[in-house]
Amino acid sequence: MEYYFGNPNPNPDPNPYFHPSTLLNTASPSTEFMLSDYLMLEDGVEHHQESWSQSTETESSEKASSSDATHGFADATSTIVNIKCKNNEIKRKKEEVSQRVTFKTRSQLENMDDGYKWRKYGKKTVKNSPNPRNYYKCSGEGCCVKKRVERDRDDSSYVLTTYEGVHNHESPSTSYYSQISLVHSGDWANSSFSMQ
DNA sequence: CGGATTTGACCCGCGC
DNA sequence: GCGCGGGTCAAATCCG
Repeated sequence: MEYYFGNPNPNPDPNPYFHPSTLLNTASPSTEFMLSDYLMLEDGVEHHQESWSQSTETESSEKASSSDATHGFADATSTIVNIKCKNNEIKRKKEEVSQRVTFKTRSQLENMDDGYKWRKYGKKTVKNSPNPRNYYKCSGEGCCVKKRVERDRDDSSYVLTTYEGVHNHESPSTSYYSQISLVHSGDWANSSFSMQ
């Protein structure tokens, strides 16, 4: 299993213990740039700090990205949330999401173990894609982090995982990640992780 | 038997 | 206003 990402920093923190989902385990604003540093777009072009802040500034950028099927990684920072009213009527409201990160992962497994416990709550077929999209919620108490998992429509050997929200708890199996080692090829933009 | 998964129905936003 | 597509709900079903 390999994690591909771009990293524009020529002198990255050589911390070998890392997993994409752990990036979301903090609400610190300073980590936003770090998050974006690890994003990799479908076309292979790295979109780091600039593209991240761009997508958070205006809603028009969200519309542009969501309507452009070839650039799904320039992801939106707003989402629809359900609000239950007194009469049990459920209203939906668009809310800003503080953290949303999409990872492109080469893996045969769609539902890889990222240390958190997820409960599947939906599955949808996606237009123009032969592969279904699965929806998961974190099972942690009071934790409303969600993730979407789908196979790349162009290359089904890749899995697209979108994490949304910030965990309000530690990973149930933090120690598990001590086994993840970083495989550094010398080119950070094309480095990969492997699970051991 | 309880928790997880499946899956059809439903809701809402958006474009036409 | 209508249809489409994405996201969520919840009852039914599965499984350990």
